[in-house]
Amino acid sequence: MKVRVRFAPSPTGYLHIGGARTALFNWLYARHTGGTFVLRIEDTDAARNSQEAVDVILQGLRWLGLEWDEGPISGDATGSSKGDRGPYFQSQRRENYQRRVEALLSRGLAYEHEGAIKFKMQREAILIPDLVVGDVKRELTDREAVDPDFVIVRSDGQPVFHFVNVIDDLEMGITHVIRGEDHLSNTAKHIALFNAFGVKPPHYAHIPLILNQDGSKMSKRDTGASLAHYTENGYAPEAVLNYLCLLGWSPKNNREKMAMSEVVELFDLPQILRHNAKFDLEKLNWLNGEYLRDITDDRFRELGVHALAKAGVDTNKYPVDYVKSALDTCKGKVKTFGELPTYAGFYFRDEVVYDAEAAKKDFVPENKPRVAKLREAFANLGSFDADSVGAALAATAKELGVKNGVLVHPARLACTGNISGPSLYHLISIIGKEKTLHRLDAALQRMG
RNA sequence: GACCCUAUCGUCUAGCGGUUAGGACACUGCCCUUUCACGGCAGCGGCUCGGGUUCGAUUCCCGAUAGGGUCGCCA
Repeated sequence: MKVRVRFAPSPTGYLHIGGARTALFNWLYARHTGGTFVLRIEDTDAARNSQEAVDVILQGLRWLGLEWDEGPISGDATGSSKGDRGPYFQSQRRENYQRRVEALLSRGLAYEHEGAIKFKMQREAILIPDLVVGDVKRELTDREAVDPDFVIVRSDGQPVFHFVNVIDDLEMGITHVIRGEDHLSNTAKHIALFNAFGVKPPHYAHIPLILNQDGSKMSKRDTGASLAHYTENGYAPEAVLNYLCLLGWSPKNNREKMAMSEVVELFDLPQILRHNAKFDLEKLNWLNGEYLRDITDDRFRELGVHALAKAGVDTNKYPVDYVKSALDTCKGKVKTFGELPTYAGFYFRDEVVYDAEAAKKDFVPENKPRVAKLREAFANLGSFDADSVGAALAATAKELGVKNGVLVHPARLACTGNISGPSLYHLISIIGKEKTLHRLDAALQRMG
């Protein structure tokens, strides 16, 4: 039987990072088994539904590269879709639910109660076979012991999640339900529903949750909980995806950075971890840096310009070649594009903003004659390429009887305002002689 | 309150009865170097506790504790 999995988010206006990982695991399993990855939108809660909210999910998945084989093409619930088991929006599947409710009603498996319709739940414990957790025997809670039946259709006629979710999985032929562990306890209800329809329940695989660094649940207000945080702060999708793979799953051979094709090959349900994982932004940043080092120069420039623009740094005022060269000196240096405005801002500003502490240390009278000498050397330079600049600095240092670093530090501070940054020789060569001399002069003035 | 899941360095993890408990991020030191980053080397740091089972438990069982989840006319 061909594997059919699904990611069934509800359009809440953002894509939770945990949801993104659930989608990823489903996608991986589909690709690993040659199965089908279905995207279904659970928009039963009309109150907080909008096409924009659906688009957020669609865009997020596309950004990650998690293409679905069946599902909506746009956020329009009435729009077209791909796949022959649609509609893929629950809001368009009302008749199905209605028919199923009636079937239950007519067979006495459900009954009306205060305007709502309740499902007659069995009173015994239910065994939940789970591919990740193992067999789980779900006993009734004290409340359920009093009344195990649950509402499947509200008094306003709206069917509830537990019901529509099962009906859709059933009708869409879903073979494996891979979802967050927060659904584990309720799976008993789902299994009972499948049984009521005389259908064998799908295989279940409940994956652990992603928690905050302090162990609390990641909620919308936590920074980093939304995928948008990564799309907007210049992360590379492949890095985010790679990091997500490593939360709750392991290739078991000490690999960290791996291509998706490799993960697809290795990924399987039984080896998914059973305990929750805390989200470690530092490690994601590291991985992102690894990917940023490998992406093409063009892509780096593209993302870099975007990140700078977002920070209010308009690169359009500068020649294309200048921007290109400037960004090239940053590649392999920054871990995330969020660092770029600070790292490379000096390229795109007239005034240099000095790091106060460094200025105190480097802009001292003792350095004045040295920097003055360096300025002179630069001024006399015919060719202003990086090699010439470096040679001039080295020659000056030698003449002065000091190590290169003695000149490098104040020069860097003068030209960039920072104590670290791109290769000094290259950056000086890029901003050009005029600006360099100007900045050295400004620094000289501050040395007393 | 009841039910369910979980428990290896700070974090992500390898381990599946006998290991000097391995790797990665972070952190510290050194080397390389025009700064930083990268890279290289070294270091710091862990099996929640208590009972069993066993010749022997991080590993198996039970309990406790802790964390997470669920018990809705939310999804």
